[in-house]
Amino acid sequence: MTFGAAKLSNTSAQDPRRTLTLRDVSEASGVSEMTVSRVLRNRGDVSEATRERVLQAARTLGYVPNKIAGALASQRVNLVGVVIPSLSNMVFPEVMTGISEVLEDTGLQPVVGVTNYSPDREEAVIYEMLSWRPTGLIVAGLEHSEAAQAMLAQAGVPIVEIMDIDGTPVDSAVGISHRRAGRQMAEAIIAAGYRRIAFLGTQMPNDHRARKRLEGFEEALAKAGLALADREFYSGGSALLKGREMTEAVLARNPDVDFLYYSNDMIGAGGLLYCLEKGLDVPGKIGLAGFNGVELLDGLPRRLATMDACRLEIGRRAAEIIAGKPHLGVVGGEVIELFPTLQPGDTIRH
Amino acid sequence: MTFGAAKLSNTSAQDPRRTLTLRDVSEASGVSEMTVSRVLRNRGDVSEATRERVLQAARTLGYVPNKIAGALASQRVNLVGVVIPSLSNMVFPEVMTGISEVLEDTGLQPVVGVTNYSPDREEAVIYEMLSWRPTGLIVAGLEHSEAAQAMLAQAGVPIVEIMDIDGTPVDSAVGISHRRAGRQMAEAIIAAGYRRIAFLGTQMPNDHRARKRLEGFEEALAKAGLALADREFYSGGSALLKGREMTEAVLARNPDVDFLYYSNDMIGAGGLLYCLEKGLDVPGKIGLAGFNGVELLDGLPRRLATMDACRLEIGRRAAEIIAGKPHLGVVGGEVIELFPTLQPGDTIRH
DNA sequence: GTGAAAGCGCTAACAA
DNA sequence: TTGTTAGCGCTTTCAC
Repeated sequence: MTFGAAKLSNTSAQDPRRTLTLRDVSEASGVSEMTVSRVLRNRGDVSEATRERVLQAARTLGYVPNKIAGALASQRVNLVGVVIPSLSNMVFPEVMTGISEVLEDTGLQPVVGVTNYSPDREEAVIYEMLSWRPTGLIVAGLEHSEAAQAMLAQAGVPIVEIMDIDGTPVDSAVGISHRRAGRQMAEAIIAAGYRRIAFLGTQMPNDHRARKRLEGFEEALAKAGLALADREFYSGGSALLKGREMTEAVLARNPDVDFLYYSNDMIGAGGLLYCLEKGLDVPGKIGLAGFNGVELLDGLPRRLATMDACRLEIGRRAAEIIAGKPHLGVVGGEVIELFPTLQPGDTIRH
Repeated sequence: MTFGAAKLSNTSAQDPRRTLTLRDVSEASGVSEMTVSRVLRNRGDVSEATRERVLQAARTLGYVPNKIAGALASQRVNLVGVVIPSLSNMVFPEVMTGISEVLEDTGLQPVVGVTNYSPDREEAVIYEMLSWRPTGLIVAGLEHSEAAQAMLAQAGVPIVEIMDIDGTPVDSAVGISHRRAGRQMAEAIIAAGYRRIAFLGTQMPNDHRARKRLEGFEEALAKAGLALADREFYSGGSALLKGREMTEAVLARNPDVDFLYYSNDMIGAGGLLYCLEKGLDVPGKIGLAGFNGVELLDGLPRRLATMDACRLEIGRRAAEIIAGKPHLGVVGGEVIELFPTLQPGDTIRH
């Protein structure tokens, strides 16, 4: 079978159901495939006349270019993989917003993969994404399975690990120090005069950022000669409701606790609602603080103390790193540390 | 240049930075590319001995297959596009969970695209997705630009429009009738004896589902000889806070209103918190209801009346349709209507 | 059980 | 400005 014959077997007469190819547009417009390709990509000089003819034909046929073939031929893929643990809490959607904002004008498209805080899922998602040879990869966190670590290191494209900078990135990193964030909150709490402090958080061994915040928090307590008065963990279910339940449990067990430090704003909000309902004196008798600075807090009866995790900015900076590295590949990664601001709100006395 | 020479120019000695190919694994293991490919895909019979050698070589090199080339050659792509308007509210993440659950065991991977309720963005995202020739496409809503509609109809892969069934799908659809949902809520409110009813919602001309709920709601009011006593819209910002503000505005303008119907649970929750703070008699003097059945409501001081939008189930069924259609292509679409349950909670009197 | 050849639909590079 | 040629890295098909 000759080349020509093979190509001929590809005409639209053969199978009306198959998707259109460049060749169909070429035949319909009477212009070579190459020129059609040029028109459709706005590349190179094409006369206005041919340009019009081609666009007309493409539009009439309803042609949608095959990016698979294009990517293989050009060795370029306009995709940026984003690997995150969850969409359910409010934090990652905002990171995505930052990423999308920056990528919007670059022709790059974010592609999201969710790991549910499972290292195995993460490994699988990273493998899957790299197999599409994206322009870059944004991955939440610095902790990965050994195999995942190896794949990232070998990938040959910019990798940006986000959210956290307490550790060693494979390539670039953009985030905050959660250990420091925990420390700062503890210092603020201690400075406000609270002494019998409890921690309430998620039971997620793979949420390394929450873990680091707690470590930093306890570190600062220890430095002041204090230790956690109590700790309570949960997993699954409505965070707001869990916040209530945990708070109730801690206060029942330990009525003289004077501060509740929550690993995130959602359970903190639940705790706050509970305390207000019980008529507790907040922040006089008992103080509360969360983490993330989620928008939701604006609508609560009282402003929960929190720390802004710089989510939007993290997304933006990460995307900028990917978008800004044409094909350098070799350049060493950069580490960008952002600094969250402590928002004392109305639940820490001053 | 001969074919052989061309291939030789591709050896790893050439450029240590380029990503690995099948050929590298072939050379490292001393087995033909074809057999390597078979091993890596678990296809066809391969002797245990060669199998081991190949896997060993692949692992050592850190080879990640190039799916672009694979997809082009096999005309198969294990991707399912999911086009949704937003990640910020709680509704779409749950749909994604349903989709992921079902696709997990099928080898198919969801790829998310976000439109921010913009028809133009939607058109662009659909175009982009189709250009990767996915196995199927899941799109939120039945309303699309003419061009988008045409692309979907031409796509040649199963298309599932989700969330809504009040309209004509391009192919398949899974969702609820928002018009009916609005009607049902109105009927329940009227039956409970409320008469001076206000609507509070988002100002989003492209949120067709919210619009349809309101239409159904007003339709049922009209049938009972009633009309909306007031209406208030917002856009942007913290939904919880907006819910408060809108509620305050409505009550200031119209103190004798006895029911507040919100277009979503988040603003409804804000309104509920406001009413409780003001010491209003809920549900005696004033009733409230939202829409969606979000988990967050579980943690509120009182249960807001709502309607479950069947989000998880919608995601599951949509994914099943895609996963269940091998390559039929031609078969007509199916329409699956789900029926939300009204949860009266504690904010409608009975 | 294994390998060789052909080509998926596009684009880079060069020729005209 | 336009066209021709040679692949991109894999899988299909068929031969051994």
